[in-house]
Amino acid sequence: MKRVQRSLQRRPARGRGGRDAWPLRGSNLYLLGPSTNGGRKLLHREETGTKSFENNPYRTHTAGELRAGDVGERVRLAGWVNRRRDHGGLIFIDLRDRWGITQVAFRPEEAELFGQAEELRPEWSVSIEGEVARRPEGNENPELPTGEVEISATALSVLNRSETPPFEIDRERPVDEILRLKYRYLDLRRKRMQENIIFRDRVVKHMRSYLAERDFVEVETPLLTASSPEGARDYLVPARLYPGQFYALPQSPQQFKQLLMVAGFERYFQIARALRDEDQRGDRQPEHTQLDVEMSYTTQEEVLVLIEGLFTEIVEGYTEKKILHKPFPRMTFAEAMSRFGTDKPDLRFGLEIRDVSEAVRGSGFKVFAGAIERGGSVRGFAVSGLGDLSRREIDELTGVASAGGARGLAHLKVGADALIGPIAKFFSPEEGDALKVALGAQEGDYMFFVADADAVVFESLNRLRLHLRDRLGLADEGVLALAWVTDFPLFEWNEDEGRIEPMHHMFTMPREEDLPLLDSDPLKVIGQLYDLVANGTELASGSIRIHRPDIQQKVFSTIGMSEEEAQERFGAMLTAFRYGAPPHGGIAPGVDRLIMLLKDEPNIREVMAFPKTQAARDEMMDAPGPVAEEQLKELHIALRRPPEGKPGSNPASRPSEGDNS
RNA sequence: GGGGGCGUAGUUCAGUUGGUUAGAACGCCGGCCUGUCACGCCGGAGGCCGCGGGUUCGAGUCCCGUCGCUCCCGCCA
Repeated sequence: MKRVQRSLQRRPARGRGGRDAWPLRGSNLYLLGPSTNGGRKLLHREETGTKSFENNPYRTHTAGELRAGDVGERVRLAGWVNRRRDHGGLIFIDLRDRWGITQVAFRPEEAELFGQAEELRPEWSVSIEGEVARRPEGNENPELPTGEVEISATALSVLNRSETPPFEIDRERPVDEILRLKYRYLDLRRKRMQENIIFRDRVVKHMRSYLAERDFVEVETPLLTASSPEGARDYLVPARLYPGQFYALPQSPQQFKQLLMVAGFERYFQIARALRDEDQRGDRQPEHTQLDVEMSYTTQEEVLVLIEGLFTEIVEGYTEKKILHKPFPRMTFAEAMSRFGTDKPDLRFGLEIRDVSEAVRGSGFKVFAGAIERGGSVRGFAVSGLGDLSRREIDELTGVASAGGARGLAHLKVGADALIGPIAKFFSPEEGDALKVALGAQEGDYMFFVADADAVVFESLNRLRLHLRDRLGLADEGVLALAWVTDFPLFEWNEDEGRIEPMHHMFTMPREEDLPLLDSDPLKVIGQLYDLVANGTELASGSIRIHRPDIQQKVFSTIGMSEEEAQERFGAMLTAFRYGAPPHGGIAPGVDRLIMLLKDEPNIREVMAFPKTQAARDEMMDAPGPVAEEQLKELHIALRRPPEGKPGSNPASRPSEGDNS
């Protein structure tokens, strides 16, 4: 459903008295402000908006709205010179603003104006007055929504010249990342970024209105809060008034949103920033945004239905993408693992994993039999369309699988009357048939197997599956396979530290029927946990929370946390739960990842206005950087070692300063 | 912390087996051009070949180190 956006405050022209371009009738620069804007509505990008800027000295219309029906009107447009085409006796300017591009024509009859136009260069900020004219027959530009008309210029005001930009704004070509980030305000002028950021705004607005219609309350929670030792590394902020102590920036508003349930708001949401001091990835930044949602007296079913409705509206209302299955399929964690080897499966294609342990248990192939004996399994899938793989290609696929921990990748090709491959000799005709049946393999298919501990088998086959997806082009980009994965184990075994820890977080409610297992076999306990996945990406994660102190206590003791420690770390929440905390639960969809997925962007930077580099630097603001000794002193901080580098220690960003190592 | 790729004009890139004057396109500057819309044509400027060291008669090219960007693993919802 496409919805008309609520009125958005038009940014007022700043009061720069003497610099206004035109002494126009009705123009009153000084009165312009939020209170005087006429409730202009900004519509969905494909729509053109209303046609008046009352009392605006710079423009009467946007550069995206003029049509043949406006011919004859005297208008004024403001924006940037996108391109200039100078024919000597006739000059065309493409004027660009946020809403579009309109061609302006300058004719030599007005010599002074024409001379001005000859000076114009890309990215100059201008205001142009003229008459809307129909373009001569045959000169319409069907590429532009405004292509039937042009502005026959009568006046030009250069508001600000521009230096030659470090890269071309109006050209879709790759530019060095550091240059883009250093001049982010120019990068953001480009069409792709404008579209992404505005699209993001639309989606977030829709989230807000969707939840508002359902009586959710938007509440802000603190950025300065307490460090949470679990999970990711915190960003810390020294506390001036408490020498040696620190605030932490929130990894998520988790505890606050639960406390808001105790507080009785019943339905809460927030477009919340989450900060984590961990290494970057293509889909990870130090700060990201999530739609944080929490409800009281709710159930898993209610949360799923709520979010499914929201995502369906977003995808169908704002994109051309098709949702593969409605309602979204649901599968348990166990099912997702056994069918796809991952808890975030890409459901757009097959290559489903099958367990063939039984079929090969007695075979003479020691690698298979041995893995089963050691408590592991043999699993695999069949692939069509690979033709005949060279040795090198097999090695490549083996490399993919071994990245998941597998020590090898067994393969068999299904021939006309026998299996082909180095390990074919180990299997009797009956065993071979059983394998083909188990994997549903046809003649000409390859069958791939990994034999190892289950975790290794799953991880390796998952990687292989995704690799083949990309290699064979199995997944349709125009399709979103949204699905729910539920029933995650409450705990997982941490191999490194040799202890049990929560899969999600320690406030997750076990399934009622599993409560007895908390004592006997905690790793078997299933939590009321759920993830929303799409095309192999996790889009949201949530749970029903524990609201009873006795269960909470049991969970703490299961993970080996003493009562004292729990009290120390979660005292406020545990105390709060003693005051009639309602059953509650929620979810937190990641906004950046959603936008990436909907816009087919390969990197999270493309959907954020001001992202950081992979090394977590802000190239534009030159952060982080050292601070004055005075500031450190106030914060009671003495550095263990002198700061490395200076602001701009990155030579690429400060070429004039050269190397300062 | 580890691994891969990359770093040459403002930008995107090419650059042979190590060879003498480092190229192209776009952009920029100047000139011409009245229907272009990636306008066209003519001319021009523009290079610490990321930085440091080494091998060599000679290094953009080979070697070592270093810095930066990026992708991946670890880490991280």
